Amino acid sequence: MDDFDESEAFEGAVSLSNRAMAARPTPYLDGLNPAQREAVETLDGPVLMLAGAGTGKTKALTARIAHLMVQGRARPNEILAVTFTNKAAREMKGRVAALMGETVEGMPWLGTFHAICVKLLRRHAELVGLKSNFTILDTDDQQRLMKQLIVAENIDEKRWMPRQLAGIIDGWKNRAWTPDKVPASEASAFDNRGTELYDYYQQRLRSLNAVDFGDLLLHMLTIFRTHEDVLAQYQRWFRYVLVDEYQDTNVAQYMWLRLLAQGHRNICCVGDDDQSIYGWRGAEVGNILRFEKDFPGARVVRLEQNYRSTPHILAAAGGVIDANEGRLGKTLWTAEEEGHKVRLIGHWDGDEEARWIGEEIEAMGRGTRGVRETGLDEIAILVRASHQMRAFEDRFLTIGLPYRVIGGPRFYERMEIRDAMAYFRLAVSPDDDLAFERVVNTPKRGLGDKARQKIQVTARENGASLLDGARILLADKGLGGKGAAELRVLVDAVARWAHGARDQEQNHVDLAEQILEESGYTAMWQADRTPEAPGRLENLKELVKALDGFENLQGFLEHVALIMDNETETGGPKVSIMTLHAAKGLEFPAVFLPGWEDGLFPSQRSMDEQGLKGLEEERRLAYVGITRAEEVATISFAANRRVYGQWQSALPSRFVDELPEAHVDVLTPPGLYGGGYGAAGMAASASPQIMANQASDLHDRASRADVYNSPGWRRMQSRARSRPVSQPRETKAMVVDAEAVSPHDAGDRVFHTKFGYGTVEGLEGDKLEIAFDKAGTKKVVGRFVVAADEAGDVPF
DNA sequence: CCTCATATACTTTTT
DNA sequence: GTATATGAGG
Repeated sequence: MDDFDESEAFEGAVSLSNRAMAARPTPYLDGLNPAQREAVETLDGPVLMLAGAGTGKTKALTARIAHLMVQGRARPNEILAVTFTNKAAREMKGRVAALMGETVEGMPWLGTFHAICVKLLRRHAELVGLKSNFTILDTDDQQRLMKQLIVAENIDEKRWMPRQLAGIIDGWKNRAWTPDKVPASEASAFDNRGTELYDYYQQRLRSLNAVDFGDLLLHMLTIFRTHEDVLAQYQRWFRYVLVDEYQDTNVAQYMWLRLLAQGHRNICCVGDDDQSIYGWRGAEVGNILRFEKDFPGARVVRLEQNYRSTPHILAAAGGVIDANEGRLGKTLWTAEEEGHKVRLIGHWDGDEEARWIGEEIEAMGRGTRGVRETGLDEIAILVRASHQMRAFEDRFLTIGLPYRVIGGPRFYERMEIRDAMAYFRLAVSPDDDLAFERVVNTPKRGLGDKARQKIQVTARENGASLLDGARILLADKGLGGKGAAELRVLVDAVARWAHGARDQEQNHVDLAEQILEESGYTAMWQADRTPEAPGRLENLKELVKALDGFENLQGFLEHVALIMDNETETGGPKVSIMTLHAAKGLEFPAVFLPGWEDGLFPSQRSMDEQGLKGLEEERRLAYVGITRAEEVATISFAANRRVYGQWQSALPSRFVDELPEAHVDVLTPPGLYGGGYGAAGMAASASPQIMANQASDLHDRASRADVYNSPGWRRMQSRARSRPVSQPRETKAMVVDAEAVSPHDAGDRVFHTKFGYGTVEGLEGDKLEIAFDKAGTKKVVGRFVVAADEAGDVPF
């Protein structure tokens, strides 16, 4: 517990004047531009660093930290530096260490809001009725708790209620509302019982000695507000406060910061209002817009020189974001002069879009795109919603293009990992009722609802934990049959494990293995014949391996509660596929931005629910997307897309119209989109060779395709608007049919995108009966199939 | 108590 | 189109 070492430092704080203040070299200032330098050297008073995308904000932030230390303004442990993600915190730590050399010990107060709050709350837990060893619930635990509450309160209704309630309560916590502070205007929430349930939920958490993520901040806020002495202590201790990604702070975080910085006002917030994309989870752009009012006399420094992207990319991004109102205003510029324009292309449908991008990536890899040879690691596809990834995964799998999906379910969120962790939790703290509940019947022990209810009742009657409740129930012979015997085994096993966990001699990795073995959990997955079972066993092995790096199980659990990331990078270079949200903070030489269609992006839901506010956030998302690109950005849209299994046609995104014409290359030949479907069909069915030749001659095509923003373009849009939904699909089929794809006969070896390789068994009109090697015998429309030996390069 | 069929509903995501 | 939850039936 390094935080308790720190507490000594609190008492023994050395006065700064005693320390040598001799001038020390400041090499970290050398590489800074004037704006960065100003942001670094303005140490006193509030500073707002408005750092546009790619303007070297982390550089400035880390240099500032180094400067504070070198100038003797603060020791490493007197600087509070908050980030949102562990990744950002890690990077900053690494960079500060690099700047300062190895002589400086780590910065204990550089971390995420949550990690820092955990440290603080462990010290002061009793002030909010918790014990300092409280557990931190994640979303899953949280929702199961909600569900219990809802059942207990007899609110049935729809089944997403737990999630909804969790969402509402989270929202309140983000706004720093404790149950008694929830305003009357919110009373209607959850059938007028929202506040009441919130209160129950908090009581329940307290009785479990647990907190959720929102509580970490909220409890600290409560402590600061009710215990002036505690607040004063930290106000004195944290001489300088730095905040990264300030535009993402919610109200609770903002208040927390303001309380801590109130005294000396040495607070430096870094952010970019144009990159605020987390409004939906409570972030308040208002925090950054209001900064100068909140901290009068604040110095505002704008970092506008961009070191990442070409001028065209910056101009295109700028053109889009310009349409937003209420910005603080920044104009990115670069010293670079060369570069590609942002490329824009329309496609027939989502599949064609994926196919085109796949080919484009392959061509880039060969350097045949008028672009330098681009490796797969340098390419990213950024989508608005994760379901869009699927089309790319499907396509890349069939053409054998290596890719990696970033984001998605994280390692520690997987079911098997969470189950295993629950067992570990039980070993470390046998009273952890949530953990007990999770694993009591996993693997199946014949302990169903009834048995679990009995355990619950017994536990409650005796004021004991569930585990003890189970013990009592067994002793009273209140349970019979198979379940009783199994429960006996489990209860005894937990006792054994708990003993092992307390035993200093016992190796915790061995213990973990023993737990998984004796609980029957490993056996459960070994017996499982579903395709994901081997992967899950693999993950369990990974988990046990990860334990190696920790002192004991307790330490590991503590770590995992807050650090939910998953950095298992293996294999060669891969194209990255991720959401726009996940891409924030990253950069790639080549970026593809597919799916720029109204309704998808900007998302219809966002606009419906949030109105103009929602649209502006979507626009910022577009801005974030474009500014991820260093050299080439390619925006695309499709006229037709399958949404929830239903074909839908869509218009190009309004953001497409906002791209400044002068910085855009329109790759779509005249008439491809909306004008004549034939062109699309032809392109789709043309041989790969022809496609590649056509496309590789970008300039030629672009100059011919000067339709962007022309009357024709607009006309195409309005025509697209009136087009019946079903029409395009038929047209495509007709065109492709007319192309007369090579016919297959019985006995032919063929390839199908979805079913793989197979042999034709018979013909039936335009359908083929095919015995697939893997997928069994199926009837398939002939044009969805190609001869097996062509399968490598036919675009399907 | 478990398995299967049916219904229903779907952004974005860190801690 | 898919995941998930609920209900009926084994």
